Amino acid sequence: MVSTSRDVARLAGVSQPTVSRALRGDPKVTAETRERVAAAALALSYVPSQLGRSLSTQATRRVGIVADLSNPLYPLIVPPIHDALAARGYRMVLLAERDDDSSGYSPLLDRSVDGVLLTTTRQKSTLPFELHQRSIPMVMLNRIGGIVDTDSVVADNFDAGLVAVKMLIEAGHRDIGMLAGPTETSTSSDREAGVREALADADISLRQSNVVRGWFGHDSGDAGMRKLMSQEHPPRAVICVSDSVAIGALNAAHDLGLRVPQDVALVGIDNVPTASWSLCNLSTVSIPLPEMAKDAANLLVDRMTGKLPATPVHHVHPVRAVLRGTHTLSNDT
Amino acid sequence: MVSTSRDVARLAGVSQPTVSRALRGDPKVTAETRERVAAAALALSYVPSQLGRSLSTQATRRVGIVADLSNPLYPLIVPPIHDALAARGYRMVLLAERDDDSSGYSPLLDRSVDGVLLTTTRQKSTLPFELHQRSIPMVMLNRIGGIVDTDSVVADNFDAGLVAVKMLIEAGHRDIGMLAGPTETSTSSDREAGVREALADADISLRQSNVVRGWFGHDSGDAGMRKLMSQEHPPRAVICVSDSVAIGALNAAHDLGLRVPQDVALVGIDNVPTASWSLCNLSTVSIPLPEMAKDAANLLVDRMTGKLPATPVHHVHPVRAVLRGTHTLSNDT
DNA sequence: ACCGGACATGAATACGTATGTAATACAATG
DNA sequence: CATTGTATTACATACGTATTCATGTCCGGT
Repeated sequence: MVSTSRDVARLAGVSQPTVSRALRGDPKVTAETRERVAAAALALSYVPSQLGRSLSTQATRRVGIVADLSNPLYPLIVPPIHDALAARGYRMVLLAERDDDSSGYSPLLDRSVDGVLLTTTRQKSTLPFELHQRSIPMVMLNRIGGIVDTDSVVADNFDAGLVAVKMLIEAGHRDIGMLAGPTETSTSSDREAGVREALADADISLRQSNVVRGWFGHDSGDAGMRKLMSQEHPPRAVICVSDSVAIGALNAAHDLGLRVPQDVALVGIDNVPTASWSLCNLSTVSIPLPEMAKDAANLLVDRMTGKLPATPVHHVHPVRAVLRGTHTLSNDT
Repeated sequence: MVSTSRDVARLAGVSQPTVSRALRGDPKVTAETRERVAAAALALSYVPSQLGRSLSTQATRRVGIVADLSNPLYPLIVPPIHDALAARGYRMVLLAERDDDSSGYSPLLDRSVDGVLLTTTRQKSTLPFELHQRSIPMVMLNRIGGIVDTDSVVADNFDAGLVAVKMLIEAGHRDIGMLAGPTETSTSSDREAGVREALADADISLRQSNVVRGWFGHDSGDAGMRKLMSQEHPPRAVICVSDSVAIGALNAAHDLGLRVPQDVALVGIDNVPTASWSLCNLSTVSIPLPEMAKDAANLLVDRMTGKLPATPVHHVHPVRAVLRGTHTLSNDT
């Protein structure tokens, strides 16, 4: 039913190794032989087994991606990774985020991938250590964490916090609240640190009651906004840890009959496509995720092919303000 | 650096096959031996090579997913597939949609997956035939197409078209336009056929100028809506081939200063999460994509494990109207 | 005490490909 | 014509695991 290189060899009247060499374009094979082999392969619709090939070469040309499938940013990250890897001859194996039960990560450790791209590392994760122990190349994208120091590609999340605050202050806001994210991720805690520093620099105090902590998603923003706005003196401006949270907050505001930005201003971080919809028109801080994803994929391939120095490489991508309609009354920006 | 079953065998003082048996829980191994092997494996932090295992068993326990990464529905489909497969001991390999250059699909044909889940099949695609030729199990999800008859899981897209029209007619609309999708996909053409039949049944004519054809995405809805509305007598209601198109249209309407549904009504198809946002509040027809995805994944595993009859199985999932705020003035539904 | 059987383990081999080495054929050179 | 070198192909083997078969051991029954 399925044909092997041996079948092709028999049909072409050559040996199995010759088939291997001929199909891989080895110059040591006569053009005439190569043609005969190619014809036989075509006749049997032969496709080399990746399994046999991988076992023999000790390389799979496959990369594992650890991603949180429920993360709204994930559709932004995956396509660039896929394309960048494909362009360099690698394939992508997607793994869902799981708790730190290391047995769940066995697909990454059983030699079925040549390298790993981590997109949702928590600070306390042990996975990076296990990969390091087996000297499996890895790159951390977006978030960093774990014990070992490895290649990473992140945005300047601290600066993102600074920029978000600056946008609001320049629009005249001083009564500011925050829909914060989980402290166990570097993205969230770095952004929050930036926000707090910028507020402190401007002598603006951030009341504890004006900080609601949640996750990165839409629901979290919706619920957090309702909680913030139910206070006696709700803040007049809210910085959100992500665009998804901001858009959730935007919907909550709409439900509550609050006008944005007249009644309450909103600023997100990420600049996802949805933020640019005229229905949202969300002022935000751009995180260049597709570029970062591409960068990380190429970095990983470079690392796997030994094109990098032994010491880890760290790329920090710059962020920038995206001024739209939710942070200020004046449209003169 | 990396340890093999032979290394474990040497350390435990047994043979390599015994290691294989012991770690796989073969009852023919003494408890005492099993423990000695387990201890040795732990000491060497041994993880069995999936490569060697697959080559020996002639099974990878991996499934390939062919998906269009730019399709907005894709984030709805992938997580349920992943989880359903994981629950039955399979992993997921994601492949980007490519043109029908069959060489691009070699990852599906080179024995590196046990089965394939097709989510973006075009009518003319040759991939199903090639898979069939190699007797690689496959299931078509959402869309169907290709020459061969195989297992499939789809929604009742024709009925979705009927339901969408019925919603508008019951709200009193008779001046109806359509943002249609590509004719080369079964989802789009079935929905369109349903719409046309329902309109004909109600003696409503669909003017050619009131049909704008595009793709499934947001941009397509935005552009199509602008084109529709720029006519001298634009339709008072628009049926969109997908929610993404409808939401693009919604944004265009917002930009054009048109009120929805007072100036123009909109109905989508899919019921994506975004449609339920209060900013959108989109009336639509629910396509149970997550359930379909789970169904398809389980169907594929059943097929791979020989639990299905030889004849192809076809599942058609029902659709239902989701009445929200964009199809009618009255909120009494 | 001998034999048969149950059981645990080792030896051999298969899976499909790639590669290093040996062998063959042929051409060129003295 | 013999010899050396080169080009081409065949042979043997490695990769890591699972499985079939053969071997050996221990036990109980007669």
